Amino acid sequence: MDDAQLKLSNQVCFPIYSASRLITKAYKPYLDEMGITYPQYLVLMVLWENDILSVNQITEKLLLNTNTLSPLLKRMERMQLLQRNRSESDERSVIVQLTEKGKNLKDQAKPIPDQLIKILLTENIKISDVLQLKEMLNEWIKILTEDNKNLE
Amino acid sequence: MDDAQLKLSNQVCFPIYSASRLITKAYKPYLDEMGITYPQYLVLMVLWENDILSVNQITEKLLLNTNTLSPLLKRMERMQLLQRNRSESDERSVIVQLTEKGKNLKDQAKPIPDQLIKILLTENIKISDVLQLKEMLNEWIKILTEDNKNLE
DNA sequence: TATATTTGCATCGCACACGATATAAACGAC
DNA sequence: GTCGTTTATATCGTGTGCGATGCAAATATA
Repeated sequence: MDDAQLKLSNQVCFPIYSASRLITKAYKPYLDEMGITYPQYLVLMVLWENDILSVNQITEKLLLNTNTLSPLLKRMERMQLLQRNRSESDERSVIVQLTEKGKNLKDQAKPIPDQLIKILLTENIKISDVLQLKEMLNEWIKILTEDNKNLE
Repeated sequence: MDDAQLKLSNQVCFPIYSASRLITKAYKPYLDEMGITYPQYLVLMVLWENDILSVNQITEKLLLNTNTLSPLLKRMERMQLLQRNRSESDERSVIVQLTEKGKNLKDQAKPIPDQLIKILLTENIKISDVLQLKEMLNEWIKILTEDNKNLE
């Protein structure tokens, strides 16, 4: 394996790391208007799709652990965006559901994907390229989450 | 713009966010052996390439601000991986250079890119795909960092 | 040359991420 | 049914990221 190939991982992992931070920053002005952060926006999105979810179901959809989500959901409860209640059928589970305030943010958030796409689609980058990139990333996510399961 | 396109940003931004976290996690077992984190590894890499850099030069290479790098570099100084000294020609600048310990980690780090590439290259993902993805991400990084400059 | 502005770095506060650990409820094997 | 194990969530400590702000050195300007 030559030097170029040896450095390939650096050449792609660092751009993913940087792009991730910069894209989160690109969301910020829009999310600031709603008083939320990008991870909180992700939580809202899965709850807009599914009215009621357990904490565990949210961890599976966002690939985040409870030690990240528990405090995050608590903050969102303090902001009155959602409610957390113990499940009656299984006292270990916590059921999360949006408040009216949380539901209403959906309308305000509607233009955001369009704004972001305007930033990310350029003369050099077509929709087909973005779709291909999406496929690759999802393949990697599959590999990397399966790796984790093997370790457990 | 139809619904599919409206959701395109979500379909690509979230995978970038998740892949970034999972890739950092994939580095972890290798970096743990060296007692460093992924951002610290990035700092070491730019210092292995350039023996002496100011804090400002590191911020430009890693696209991180001083409010992130200052504490990070301080931790690395405590770990005796590098030294921080005020520049004599410009007292505002802080010059960063590796200690022997920091330089010696380069050998230990050599196998890491190979290990990562083994994880990321599959039957579905070829080197040419990875290179194309790299180009797209760098294009976005260019756009998103230029956006920032315009705002300032 | 005195003053205003810019530059380079640092500190503070807050919000993630995540490994390690704790705890209570549910489940399983006997 | 009792006890060990698993499951769902939470807490703690550490390390980023980053907006806001502070400060001193360097530079620009009147």
